[in-house]
Amino acid sequence: MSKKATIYDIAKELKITAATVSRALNNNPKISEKTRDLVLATAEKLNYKQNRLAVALKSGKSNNVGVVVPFINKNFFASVIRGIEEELYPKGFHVIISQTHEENDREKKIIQNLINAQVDGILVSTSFTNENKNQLHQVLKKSSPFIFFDRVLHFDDISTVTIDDYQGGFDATEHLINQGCKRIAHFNVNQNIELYNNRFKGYKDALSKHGVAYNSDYVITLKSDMEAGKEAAEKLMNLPVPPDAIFSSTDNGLLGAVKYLQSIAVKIPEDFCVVGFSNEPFTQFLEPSISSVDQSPVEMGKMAAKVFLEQIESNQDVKIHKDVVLPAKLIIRKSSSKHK
Amino acid sequence: MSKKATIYDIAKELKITAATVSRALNNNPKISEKTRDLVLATAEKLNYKQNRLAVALKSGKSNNVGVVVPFINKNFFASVIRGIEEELYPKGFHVIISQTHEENDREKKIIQNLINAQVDGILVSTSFTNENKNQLHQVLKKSSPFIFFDRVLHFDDISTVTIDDYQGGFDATEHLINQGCKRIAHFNVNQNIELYNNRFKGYKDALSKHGVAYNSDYVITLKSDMEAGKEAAEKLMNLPVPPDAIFSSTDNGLLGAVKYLQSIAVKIPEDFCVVGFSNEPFTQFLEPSISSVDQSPVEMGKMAAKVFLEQIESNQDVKIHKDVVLPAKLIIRKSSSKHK
DNA sequence: TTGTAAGCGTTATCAC
DNA sequence: GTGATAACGCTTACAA
Repeated sequence: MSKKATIYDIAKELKITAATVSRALNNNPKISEKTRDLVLATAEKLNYKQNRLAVALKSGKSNNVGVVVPFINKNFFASVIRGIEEELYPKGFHVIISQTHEENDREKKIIQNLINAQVDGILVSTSFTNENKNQLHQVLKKSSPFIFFDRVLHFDDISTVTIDDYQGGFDATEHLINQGCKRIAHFNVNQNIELYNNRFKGYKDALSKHGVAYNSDYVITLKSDMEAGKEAAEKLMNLPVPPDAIFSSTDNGLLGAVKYLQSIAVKIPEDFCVVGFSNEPFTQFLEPSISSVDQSPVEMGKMAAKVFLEQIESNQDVKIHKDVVLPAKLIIRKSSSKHK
Repeated sequence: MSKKATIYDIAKELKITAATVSRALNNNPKISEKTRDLVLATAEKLNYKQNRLAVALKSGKSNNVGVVVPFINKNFFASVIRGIEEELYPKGFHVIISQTHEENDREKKIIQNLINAQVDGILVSTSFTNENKNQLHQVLKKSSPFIFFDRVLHFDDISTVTIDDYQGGFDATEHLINQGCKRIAHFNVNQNIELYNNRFKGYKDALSKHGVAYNSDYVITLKSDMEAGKEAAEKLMNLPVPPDAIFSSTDNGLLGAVKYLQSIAVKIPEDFCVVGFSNEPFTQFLEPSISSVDQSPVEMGKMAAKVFLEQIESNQDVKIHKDVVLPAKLIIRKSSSKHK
């Protein structure tokens, strides 16, 4: 009772061999009904539990997958992880999570650690940018299946799962134009991160499609937090010709802007429309509620998990490379509803 | 290059034995400088990575800990996990997360799975209640260190980490009384869950301390969501003598109530004060911002991790049982600030 | 200081 | 249908 029971304990009890016990436990067809039942009964009696570590070592499959994100307590990442876990748990996988704190050294170390732990795959939303992506690639050579989601980098042999950031940016901007906004500003985060750049491109293309002039004074690069959003909004409103709308690549930055606009009595949406990105929970509770582009994080997690599963279920030799792009859904709320 | 290198590969390369390689890699003092350097160099050259699975099997320690929560994409749980991960990662532990969906069968199965995976410990915010706690205890007998946090059950041999829910309920209620509220309602969630019951007790004791009559019409048990909160508020406001404040055990329930009150033009905080619980991110962004009791989720996670570490670092024989109670911090915002 | 050999708990490949 | 044995990759007495 003190030590955990092994198949040897069962074998000894029944005066048979461990191999037979193993077969019985694994529903191997080459075994008699009688011994199977006997084994199962004794296993129960001894409170036997399979040691998955031993199985893992023997088989080379740990049934663990690593998930690497900047911080897990951000709604988006937490939701992606929820999706991953829900897809993988029924297949017998456990999800190991780690946080990079957006530090590249840490991210490399974490990935190396996961590889050492023999995880069967690694899903990452990376903090690396195109400028330093090669650093990361070193760690990845010949490792277990690797998949990027959301914040991705492109390598020939690595699949990615993203949402259509370009379309999201386009739709949001076009929607603002349709509301009659003439001078639409944009909050960007980092030019070197593909996803933000795609949103930015969508913004520019929507402007150009509708013949709205692009004004670089209206594009501000800022951190994704309230304080930065306030400052950025203040700067915009002090321009000779201030904008009449903002499409922000983040909800948090936009939140600061909204608070600032309200503080100087700018009426939203009557005088000024805004659309954010991420559909953070708070956007729907604010007054006015904030339009935002939804990223379907749970679905993204599930999709990333599915791509991983496909990869390991396929023949080893066939290298599956896949870039899945999920739709971005513009959620229109009061903050950008001038009419009606 | 195709297969992963093992210590045997290094040994063969250097014409020494695997044991020596192992010693060199582990900084065993009984080894010559020369061979150590040689081993390290060849390890590097062959791109050797330690197989932690093998170490785990040998040592009986997997360096994994399981964390079990209802859903990971709730801000509270995500933040607790963040704390756990940050405390444990530097010590070489990986965090495996799983979600119970608040289903008891699933929770049992998950815990059993984690035990099979030989995790070194399990940290759980349980969905079991006192009524069915024995079901769970069966699974726990003689398993690895086990720790409850937030939603806990009490067993002689299991440590717990919670916040002072009683004090939180007390402080929130007393604060409302001090604001001049005379008829304070309460939103409860489930009588059988200790933590909600403690908040409720705090509420009652604060009333009684200040000589405010307890009125059972003002206490409503409801699910923790907006819709339920709206209905509950409507019910309250239709009483012959409606309340003039609510202390809610959840922010989400309270949110619905606030929206309802605003819809019938009740002024908060002038005519009606509210205080919630959990300090969800949205509470500070609403207009008016919502007072709430903060649960320090990240600290709770760190503390749970620390209790776990203590437990495994102590001698096996000494069973440490500890019930850590962290302070609950009332955050006062506009929703309950009548004066000034 | 280094080598030998056993063992962690399984499963798979042979035999019989 | 069952038993013996080797192997997964590593650590650790015990010898030398």
